[in-house]
Amino acid sequence: MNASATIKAPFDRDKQFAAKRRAVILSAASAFRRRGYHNTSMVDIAKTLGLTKAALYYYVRNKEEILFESHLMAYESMEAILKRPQIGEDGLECLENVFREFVSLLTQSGVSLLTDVDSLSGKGREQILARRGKIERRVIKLVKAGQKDGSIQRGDARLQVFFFMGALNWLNAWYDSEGRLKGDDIADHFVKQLRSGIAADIGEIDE
Amino acid sequence: MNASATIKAPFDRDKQFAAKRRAVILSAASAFRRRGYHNTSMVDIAKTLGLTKAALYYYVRNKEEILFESHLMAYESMEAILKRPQIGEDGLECLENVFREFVSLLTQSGVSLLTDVDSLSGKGREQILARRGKIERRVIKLVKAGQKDGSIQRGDARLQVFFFMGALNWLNAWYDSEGRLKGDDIADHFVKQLRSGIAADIGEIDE
DNA sequence: ATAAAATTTGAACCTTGAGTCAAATTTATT
DNA sequence: AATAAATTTGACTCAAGGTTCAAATTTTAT
Repeated sequence: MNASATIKAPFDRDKQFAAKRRAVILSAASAFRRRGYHNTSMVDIAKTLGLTKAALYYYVRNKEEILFESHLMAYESMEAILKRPQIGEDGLECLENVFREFVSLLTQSGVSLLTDVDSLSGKGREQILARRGKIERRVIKLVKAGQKDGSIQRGDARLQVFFFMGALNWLNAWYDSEGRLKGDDIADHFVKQLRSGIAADIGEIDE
Repeated sequence: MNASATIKAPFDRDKQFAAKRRAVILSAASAFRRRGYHNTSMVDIAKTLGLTKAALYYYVRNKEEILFESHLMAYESMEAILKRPQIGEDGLECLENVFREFVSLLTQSGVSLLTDVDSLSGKGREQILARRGKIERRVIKLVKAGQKDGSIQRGDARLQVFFFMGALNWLNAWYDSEGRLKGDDIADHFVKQLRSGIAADIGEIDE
């Protein structure tokens, strides 16, 4: 083995490990999304990966950590979307773009948005709640910006956000990537319904 | 004791029993809604009622039956709402009325709309899924009627319904009857956002 | 080919919480 | 007051599933 391989080797190892760990979490998250955290056993998770239950503990401290990382993965993706420079004309358009990417994230990327925060405990729960709150606040901020620039109806921004974020969360429950509905079609539709639901009254001839 | 009392007595007993059973289920359902089915133990349920775990089994066959009845209770209420003769001008208005009552149901009546169908098994699960499907189809029918009479935008009615039913389901997760938001205000807002989200483009000057 | 490190496993352990039951207690009836 | 019926309980059993760990297996490096 040459020098560069000697140096790369441990790096690759870590990468392999990280990739496998990530696979465990993604696979588990998907099961959690479909069947729920408590209806998915460690054996279930292991089996779908062609492993045995005990092997999971090589990648993960315990089951709760998987749930924690599942949550985190989704929220980090959402934060990444929110952080991207928004290129919309006005607040409404920015919001639309973000929302479209949220929908795509859930329908295309394999990332699962979970709701079971109560199965987390202690510090982990706090952290996840904090993340969720942060995202919520960012989206609310977007809406408020839209209200200010006149593209979004005035009113309780929090309620407006809860309404369409509900649609997003519910999407997780019924969306089936094998189903007849294509992710992009859902995104198109949802964005349109989001838009007309909160767009300012005047000048919205979109169809 | 007179004759009428002799006759009434067992009836009252049954009523008492039914009332207590109902209290068990409502209380448990509320806990399920907030913390989740699996994060709520029979001891938890018993304690909030000032009972002991064993006493619950006098009213209920097992924990799953409580979950089943919780689901059923919500869906029966919703069906009742859907069955009421709709008095709206057009499809959109009918839908608005129904949706308003759905929101009120969840925020005012103590009825909880649960999502954890996967913790049910066998025949019970089928039954609940069937009920949910029935309700879904009825709401879709309402939307299609609205599309036909021109009050609602044409498009995939199922997607339209999923969107705002998502808002309804999500409501359950965050709504807190002790919070600052009053149920009626939420209903008003949600109905408005539902409406503008799907109303036909022309002639909708509502504000 | 051999040694070392990484990965996986079988077999156990352990905790939690659902469910049971005979006995105790409370409530209603005569 | 005595009896019967309804209701509640404490103490127990039991199963499910998460977790541990020493040993086996596989992979990588020399």
